[in-house]
Amino acid sequence: MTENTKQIKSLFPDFEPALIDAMEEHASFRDIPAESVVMRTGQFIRSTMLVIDGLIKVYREDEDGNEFYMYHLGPGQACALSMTCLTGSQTSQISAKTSKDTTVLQIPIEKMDEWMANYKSWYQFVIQTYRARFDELLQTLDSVAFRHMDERIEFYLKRHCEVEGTNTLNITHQEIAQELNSSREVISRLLKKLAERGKIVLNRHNIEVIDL
Amino acid sequence: MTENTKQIKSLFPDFEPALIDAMEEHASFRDIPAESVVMRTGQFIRSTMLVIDGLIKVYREDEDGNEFYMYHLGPGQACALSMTCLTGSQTSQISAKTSKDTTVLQIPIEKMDEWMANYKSWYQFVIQTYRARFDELLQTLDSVAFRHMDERIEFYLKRHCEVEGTNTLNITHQEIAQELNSSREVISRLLKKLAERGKIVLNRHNIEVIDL
DNA sequence: TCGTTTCAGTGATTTTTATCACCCCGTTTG
DNA sequence: CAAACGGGGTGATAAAAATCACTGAAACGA
Repeated sequence: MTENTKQIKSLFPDFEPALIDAMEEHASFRDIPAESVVMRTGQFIRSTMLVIDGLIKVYREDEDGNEFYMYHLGPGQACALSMTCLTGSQTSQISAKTSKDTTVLQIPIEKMDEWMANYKSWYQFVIQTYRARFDELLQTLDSVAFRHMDERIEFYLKRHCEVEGTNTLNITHQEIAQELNSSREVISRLLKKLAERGKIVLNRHNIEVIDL
Repeated sequence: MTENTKQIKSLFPDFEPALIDAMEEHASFRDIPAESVVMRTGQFIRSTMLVIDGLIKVYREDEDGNEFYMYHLGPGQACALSMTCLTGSQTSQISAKTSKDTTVLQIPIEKMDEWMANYKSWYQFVIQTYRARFDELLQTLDSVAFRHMDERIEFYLKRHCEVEGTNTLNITHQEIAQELNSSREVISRLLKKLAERGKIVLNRHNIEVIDL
């Protein structure tokens, strides 16, 4: 068993052996440095990507270049949108960027249909991925639709801690403002209030989450 | 050929004959009066529904009972979420209500997997449905994330005109406020501004859209 | 080491949105 | 017919968020 096979098996324990064989043959690993844009709105989708290691941030961009954070993809996860392009002629409606150095497994879009039909475990994975992304998007929608900025910041911090597996976030106020489509001053002031209430501790270049 | 078969064929021209036969056998038509709640957050999903005639409004509800409009399902469309419940044990994350008297074709959730595997046209329909709903949700997200209330109202009116196939919307300010999670006064004032700019005409109980 | 840049704090002001209070006007209902 | 009710208009005020202008402190490159 190759090193690659082992890695796939441990991240995707439900994949059947024949599927893993097919992956060995047709999919390719790719290392991507942190902060690389891996997908941009309007770009054609030619392959789907499973995250093996690292972290990918998925966000929406408007015409003026504003960004809006949607969700993260961690190891074992995949982008749902790249799986719904039957023909490969559709363009992406979202943008994505690596948050860390990341390794992905790239699968040519032509294999999608074939594998869906032939490998039950792949079919289940795709359906489950759809649902998971949709649910996450609904969470994001909720926070922006129903909540004020202070609560949205808390939600944002909570999510980031979960996804990065740490309570110390290395992130600037400016970045948060950008991802929530707000302004730095607003974020700074609200973070200060959170700090006053003992929920976080503010340091230069990082935020310690105490209790949210 | 039965009347039902004809109707399915005309709305879903890509469905293969064998699939339509299977539908005749296992799916059932159901008439639902206007303003009925057909799905509620937290409810178990036991069937998926294709809209044959009428209109269904899909929205998100928060803990306090606030609503937030997501999109409409018209004839030939289906809810994506109800298609991703592999086991039938998952609960709905959204709510849905008929906007008009509506006829749906109900498909037992157990048939989903079987048909996905056996009928290519069903598989394609599901994938395409998934993508369409995701895209619409992204549109909704955009407007709330990037736009002010005046633009959001315009977007809301535009969408409603498209989906209802008319330029005269029978809708109260209160309803718009609810669907955009705002308040009646705010909506009234902004609508007035739109009317002053000649984009709409306000009448009691309806809004005529002139140019958006 | 010095200038420059990046990050963050903060006051002042404006814009946007929400909330409150109360109005009028049709329609429905008893 | 009178009262009750729902839809809608509007002023005053408050709260939330955005914008502007400026500050200082750390970090960094030359």
